Amino acid sequence: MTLYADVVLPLPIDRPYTYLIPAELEAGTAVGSRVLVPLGERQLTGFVVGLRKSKPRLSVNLKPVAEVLDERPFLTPELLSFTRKVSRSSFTAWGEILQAAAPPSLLLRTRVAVRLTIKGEEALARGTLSDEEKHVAVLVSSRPHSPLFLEKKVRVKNLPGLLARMGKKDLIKAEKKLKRVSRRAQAAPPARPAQLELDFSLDESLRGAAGAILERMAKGTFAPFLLFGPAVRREAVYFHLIRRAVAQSGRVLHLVPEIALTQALIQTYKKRLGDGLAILHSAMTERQRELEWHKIKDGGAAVVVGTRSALFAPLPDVRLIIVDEEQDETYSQQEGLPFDVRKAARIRAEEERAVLVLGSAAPTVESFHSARKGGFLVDLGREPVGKNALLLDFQPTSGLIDPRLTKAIRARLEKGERTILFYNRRGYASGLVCPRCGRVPRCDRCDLSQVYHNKEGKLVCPSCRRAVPAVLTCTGCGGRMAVKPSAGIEAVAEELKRSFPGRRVEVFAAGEASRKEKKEALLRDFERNEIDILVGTHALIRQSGLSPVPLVAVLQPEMILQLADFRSGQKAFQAVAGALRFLREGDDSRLAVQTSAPGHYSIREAIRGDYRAFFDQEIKFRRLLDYPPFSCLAEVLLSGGNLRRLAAEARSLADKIRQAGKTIQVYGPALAPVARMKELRRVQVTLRARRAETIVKALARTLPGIKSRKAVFLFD
DNA sequence: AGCACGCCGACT
DNA sequence: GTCGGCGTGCTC
Repeated sequence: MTLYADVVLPLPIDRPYTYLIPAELEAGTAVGSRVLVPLGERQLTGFVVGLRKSKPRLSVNLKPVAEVLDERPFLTPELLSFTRKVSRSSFTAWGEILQAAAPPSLLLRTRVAVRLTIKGEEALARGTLSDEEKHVAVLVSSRPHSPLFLEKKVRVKNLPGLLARMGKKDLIKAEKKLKRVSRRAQAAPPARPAQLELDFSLDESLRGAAGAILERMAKGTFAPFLLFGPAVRREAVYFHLIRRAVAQSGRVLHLVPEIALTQALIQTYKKRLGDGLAILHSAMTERQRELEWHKIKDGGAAVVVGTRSALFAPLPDVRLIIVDEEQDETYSQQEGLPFDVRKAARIRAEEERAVLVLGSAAPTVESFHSARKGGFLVDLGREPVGKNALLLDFQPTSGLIDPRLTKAIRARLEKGERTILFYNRRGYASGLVCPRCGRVPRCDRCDLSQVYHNKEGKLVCPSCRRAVPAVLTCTGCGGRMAVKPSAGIEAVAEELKRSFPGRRVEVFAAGEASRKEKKEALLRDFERNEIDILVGTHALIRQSGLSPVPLVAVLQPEMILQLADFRSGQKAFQAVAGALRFLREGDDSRLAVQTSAPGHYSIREAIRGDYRAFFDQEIKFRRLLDYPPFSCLAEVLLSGGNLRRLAAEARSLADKIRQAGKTIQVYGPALAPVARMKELRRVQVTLRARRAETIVKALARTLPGIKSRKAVFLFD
């Protein structure tokens, strides 16, 4: 009897395709295996999600599986079920989620290489080709190239069309080659995590906090926790929990927002766990990722530390999942796959019957609320910080820096001490403006007003970060462009240089000019005491490895409150609270906050270091305006090249949901806050309902009809 | 996602 | 008339 396999492919097609399994492959095919299958003209790697004995009712002829790539299933039933649920909840095709779960080198697919034919060579020599054809012919004359490579080199509107035409004329030939990866080494010695004698001591109060979590871990059922407290205490608890988990030969998944911020923790883990530690993050090479992946799958890792995608690590016997710094934005949104790591981690923990621990000193309002309500908040207490704060009520008019702050910096400099300042606006000024016609230069790809960088004479797009030379003559009326008075970080730095001549002031900002080496040089110089004052944007907050200084200043954090985002209060709080990490311990240390909104609770409580007080205010505001966690908000983001089509689709989506009834409020469609990103137009529809489930159901019904790229961000 | 097909305006 | 742009639909 013939056997059939339901195969999910790593494409935005959210249903399995059925292939017949040749008799000789039958024994080796299992649910969870990778298979090489034909799809149209190409071959690619899919995942077997089901086996069946009967043919599905289909008019098409089924194609056979070309090859089974695994001897034992690549994905466990738990991982299959987990990824399917993540796919459902994030409205992303299952295959795309599965793709994220596998090292790229283990997903084979045919690659096309374009080669010049004899006829093409002759035509090139005779010069009978059109300019475009010639360009392609020249490029592939030395050796074959992929269409992707040609796309970058040849500036034609429709390259695939051009290639097809050239193919028809026999000028070029497209060859398909299967990119092979060396077959995996046979039966690696069943690695065992070393018998670990972890010695993590814990003081009495933390022991109590850890006790509740340990109790649930012992039960072997799912339980969530929110570990609320400073990083040092959280880590002490993590170590303690890990020791227990490992002692019971369980394994631990520890997610962090960014691997660079975690070096100290990784070193500690390495010391204690040695080979039993595996690391996964996107900056690793394919080969490194593959090696770590195999080690994890073979049971050689007791603990996996990694970023977002590490959540899909094929770790067996997961007993504990930690999501540290749970408030971090990299968890909720990202260019790649739009899924919420906290929610996905919960799903995996449920699936594996593991304990989930979210950790933060300043959690999201939603997490704190639900933890308190659900009785799974574990409070580790807080470090007293407020007493050393300096609040400067300041309106930037002529200058950008309050004289009192200048004085404080001077006092430190005289003692040979350094200062770190945060100011979250890049560039020299917010931009250029023509005083005559009011024209503001905009990025021609993203349509956002560009930030002016005085030093380099460049205009930079705040979204795509593309820099173009600044034209100081108005393109509209020919008038002379003026610098808009509202200032960016470069202006702050210049004012500091004027105030402290002879001192070294440096700017640390993300993007354009600051390449990796430059950043590292900057941080190194700072460590060597060669920089007196370091001014950074939000990008610096995410940087690690700076030794704390006695004076840290945050300038105008209230700018964040202007954001059209219901979380702006929380973001402002985090901007101030995050700066504390750079403050040296000690009585003479100061956190200075210069703000024109000193009375706003986000800023006031952040200065006092009182998250609970902030939360009490913020939750009132959320309740009053019916924002999450009191309602569920969803942002549906559609993107594509054609704004008209996008708008039409967004409108039809909005209409369909409106028609479904009044339980969901529909706002929009409207242009997304970043309306253009790298040639992609972005339109969004915002939904609000009492319960998340209502929105999820409505979207599950309506979203499959939308052809554009879509991403859903759910807040509840 | 790729890729083929089929429809329209505009140039050899 | 063909070329070349673009929207539509399909892939087991």
